[in-house]
Amino acid sequence: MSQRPSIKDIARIAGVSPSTVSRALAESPRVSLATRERIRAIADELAYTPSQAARSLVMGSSPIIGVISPTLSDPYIASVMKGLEEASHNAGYQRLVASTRGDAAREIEMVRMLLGHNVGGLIILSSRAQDAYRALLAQIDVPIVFVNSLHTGPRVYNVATDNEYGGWLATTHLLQQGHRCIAYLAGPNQGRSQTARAAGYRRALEDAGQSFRQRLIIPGDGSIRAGRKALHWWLNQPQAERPTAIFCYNDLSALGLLSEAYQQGVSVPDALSVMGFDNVPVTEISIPPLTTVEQHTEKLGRLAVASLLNALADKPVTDIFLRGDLIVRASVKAIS
Amino acid sequence: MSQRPSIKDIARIAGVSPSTVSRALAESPRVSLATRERIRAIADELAYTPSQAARSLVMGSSPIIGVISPTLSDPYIASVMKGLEEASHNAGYQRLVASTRGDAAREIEMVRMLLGHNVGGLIILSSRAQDAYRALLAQIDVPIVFVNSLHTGPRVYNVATDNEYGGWLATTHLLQQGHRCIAYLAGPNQGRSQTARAAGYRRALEDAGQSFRQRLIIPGDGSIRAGRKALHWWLNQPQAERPTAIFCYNDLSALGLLSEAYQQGVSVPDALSVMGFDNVPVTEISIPPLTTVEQHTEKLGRLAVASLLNALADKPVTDIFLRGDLIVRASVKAIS
DNA sequence: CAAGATTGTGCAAACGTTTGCATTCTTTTT
DNA sequence: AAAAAGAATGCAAACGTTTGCACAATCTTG
Repeated sequence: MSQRPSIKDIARIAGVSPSTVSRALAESPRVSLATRERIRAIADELAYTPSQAARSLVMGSSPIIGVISPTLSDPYIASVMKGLEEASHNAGYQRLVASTRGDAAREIEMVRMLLGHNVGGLIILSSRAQDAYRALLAQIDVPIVFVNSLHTGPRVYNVATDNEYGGWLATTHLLQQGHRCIAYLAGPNQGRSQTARAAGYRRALEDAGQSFRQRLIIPGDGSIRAGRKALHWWLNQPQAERPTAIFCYNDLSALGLLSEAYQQGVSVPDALSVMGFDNVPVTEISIPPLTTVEQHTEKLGRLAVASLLNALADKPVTDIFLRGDLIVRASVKAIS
Repeated sequence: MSQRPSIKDIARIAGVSPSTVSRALAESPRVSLATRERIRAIADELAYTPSQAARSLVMGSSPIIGVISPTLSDPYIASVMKGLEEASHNAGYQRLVASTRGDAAREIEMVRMLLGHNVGGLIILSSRAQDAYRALLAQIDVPIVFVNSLHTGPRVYNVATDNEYGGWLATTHLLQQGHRCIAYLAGPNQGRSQTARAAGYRRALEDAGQSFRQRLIIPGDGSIRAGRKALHWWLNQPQAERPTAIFCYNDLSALGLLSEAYQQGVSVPDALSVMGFDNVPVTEISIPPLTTVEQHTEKLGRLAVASLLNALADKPVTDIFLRGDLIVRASVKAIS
């Protein structure tokens, strides 16, 4: 009733040694089929669950993947998590999830803590960590997969959206729709994805023969509030210089922009076109439905797990870059 | 470089026994201040992290809270998770999170698996589990906190939104705004919160002297799609019998309804008033902004952890019921 | 100054597994 | 029929901690 049954209890009942039980439950061919089945029956009977602590202690690692993320409430993160959970569950792995609130120091602390739990590997989402941190990574002997962060090192792998391409794709779409004055609402400062999307935006402009204008970069941090503020930035631009379109770092800030536009009586897409990035689930219900770049977030999560498992199995692992797709909805209007 | 340092390594360097190291790091007054500091210095030097596996093995439990949730992508869940993470991190606990996809069998499987990890306690969100399951609960000797599920048993505690009250509050608001024909868009069938919100809806109607009409219950499951369908249900009602307001089980389906209404040219709130439940972050940016009942989700998460910790510390724990607040925005219109 | 109390430290067992090696028993081979 | 090989199982060590108990050294106390 109270104490969980151990391998010894099963051994006693079956009249064999603990080692035999261990081997039987591991389906080792070294133990006869008959005893194997008998032991399995007893184990089921007792509702035996192996002590992961003991197993982890002797094996030196546990069937747990450590996951580190800057936040848990962002829908983009939630979607990646969903992919992580699906793939890791199928592989018999659990996940220990830690949030850093964007604090690099805490990120290091979390890595330590997770290693203390003998995690088999680490998956780190949108790392904000600095160089000091790279030294630590070199010390770690479990494989690490970075999602949308781009790090290098021994046993360090990457799964990422090709953000530069995505930024280019979004901007190019706006150009093709006839927009000539396109602003970019930036994301969090140190983020790699932010830098890459901005670079894609710039390249698209230059491909089209336009020069990059710093004036058209609106500071932001990917939050709803940043989107709201961006609309006011737009309203404050002299009429003649107002961009006809804004490409937002992510959907969340694009949605904030949309909402504020509605409240301020600015019609989207008639007065202003808005482009997002991510294609999080809620974009489908925004008004107007948001044109955006699909980032295959769930897939990103599944692939991160797959890469980690391959690394654990000593299979070759290569960095993966996923290109997003344009999702055309109704927040961008063609102009002449 | 490769192998993590153990307590023995520290002992060797410090020239003391492993037991002393263990006690020193635990700040035991049984070891002199001098050695304590010396040992701590060496531990820092080596970047020592204790093996949770070993600790968990000998102590019989680990500083991990097992969390079970039907899904990870729902914003309501994400918000509860945020509260969980915050509170548990502050208390030095990690979280092992498992998702069930609403499958009761899998819920049991997950409980087993988490117990295998020696979790100190369990927090179970929106459990869909049945009676067969209650037998299992009685067997478990770690404390369990159910969030929005209502179970009873030894060492079983509840933290929940008072959904009946919330349903009553929402419906009463609609009645006060002059609505006389109010439909209810239901949530997932077996859910307790669904049942309770529906009961509150009914009580409010009866308080106002109206009779409950089964005809006005729209089947649903809390998804965006269910919201969309609900609008078509509404469109298909004979003009004279069309409800003037719909109270939705949750914000997600309310948002779906809003989106479909926009696409079908139905003006909210002019032609139809819509009420949500949860007050998830995105409701603030819906168009029109959604009137809803705030469910204090993050707080729910924090309180769940607090209850669990109290139970672990053998402090008295009582079930907690949180009443939501009405958030009046613009999706409900007064009619005469 | 002897006896007792106090302080600081070490020994060794225990937690529940896995696994290399040894052992026993049965079968095959020569 | 003896020797070798194979099959099934057991023994015991190891993983890295915590902790009750024993021990030694120092300090009080009468």
